[in-house]
Amino acid sequence: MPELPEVQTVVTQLSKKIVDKRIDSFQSTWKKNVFPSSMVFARGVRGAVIKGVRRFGKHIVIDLHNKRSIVIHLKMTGHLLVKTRKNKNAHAFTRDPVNGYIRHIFTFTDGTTLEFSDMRKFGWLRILATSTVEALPSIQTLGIDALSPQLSRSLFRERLAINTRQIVGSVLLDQERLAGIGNIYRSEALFLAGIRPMRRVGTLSKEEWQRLFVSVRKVLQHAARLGGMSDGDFRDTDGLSGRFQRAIFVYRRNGLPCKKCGTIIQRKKIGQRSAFYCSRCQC
DNA sequence: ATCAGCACCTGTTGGC
DNA sequence: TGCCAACAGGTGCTGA
Repeated sequence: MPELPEVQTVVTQLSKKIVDKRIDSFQSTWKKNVFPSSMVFARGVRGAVIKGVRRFGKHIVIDLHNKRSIVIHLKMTGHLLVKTRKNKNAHAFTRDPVNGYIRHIFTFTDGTTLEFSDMRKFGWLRILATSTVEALPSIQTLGIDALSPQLSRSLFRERLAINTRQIVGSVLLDQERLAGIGNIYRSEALFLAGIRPMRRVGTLSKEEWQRLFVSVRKVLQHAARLGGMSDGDFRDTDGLSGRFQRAIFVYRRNGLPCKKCGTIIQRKKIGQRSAFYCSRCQC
C-alpha cells in the first residue's frame, strides 16, 4: 500500500491520537522484523512517553521522551491501528484484511493499543537513539521529500535527470532521488503530465518537466487530502479506507477505457513492476 | 559504477 | 471446479 499520501495520513492521525501516552508494553508475534531484537525493543519502549510522530519519505518515526525513537516501515501491507477500549471490537471480523494479521501490539497505560497489522510480513520496526534517526541508512540515503516546500522545479529536474538514458518511470520510484513516490502515484503523475513511463529522461522538454513537477505535487497532495488510496487493503488508524481510489485514472485500469479519451489503458512492465498508461493521452 | 533480478511473505486472481 | 502460474502497493542484497 503505502506511499507518501498514505504514510502522511497515518502520521497525521497518530500525532493526534498517541502523543503524550505512556507505553506499558510491547508484544510481537513476528519477532524477525523487530530490530535490533524484539527483547531490546520491548525493553527500550517500556514506560516511555510518546513525544511526537514524524515522516521521512515512507518511514514513520515515533519519538519518545526517553531520547529514543521508533522507526516503522509499513512496506506493502502494513497498517497501524489505534484502538481505544471503546472501538476495540469495531472491526473485528474473520478474514478482515486489517485485523486478521496483527503482528505487533503496543499497549498504553490508559488501555489504548497501537496495533501493527501486516499480512505479508514485510514491514519492520526498529528502536534507536533519537539522535541517530537521520543516520539510519534507509533514511540517510533518501532524496528530497516529494512534498517538501524546498523542492523547486529546477531541483526536481536536477534530481531526476542525473542519468539521461534512464526512463522516467524508473527514476520516479528511486527514493534516493525523490522520496515518497511508489507504483500507484508514478503511474498517476505520469498520466496527469501526459508523459509515457518509458520515455528516457533526456528526451523530456522543458514544458514536460514543468508538467511532471506540477503533476507529482498535485497528485500527492490530492491523495493525502483524501486520506490516501485503498486498493483492497490500505486502512487508516481507524481501520477505514482512503478515498483516493475513486480519483484513479490509470493505475490497475489496464483493459479499461481511459477516463479522458476512451482509449484502452495499457500495462507495461518496468523492472519487476507494472506501469499503466494511456497511449493517446501520454506521449 | 550500475542495474537487473531475486528474495522477503501470504493471499488473490485469471487462464486452462 | 481444480490446479497452477502470475501477480500484488517496497526495498535491500547479490552478482553480472
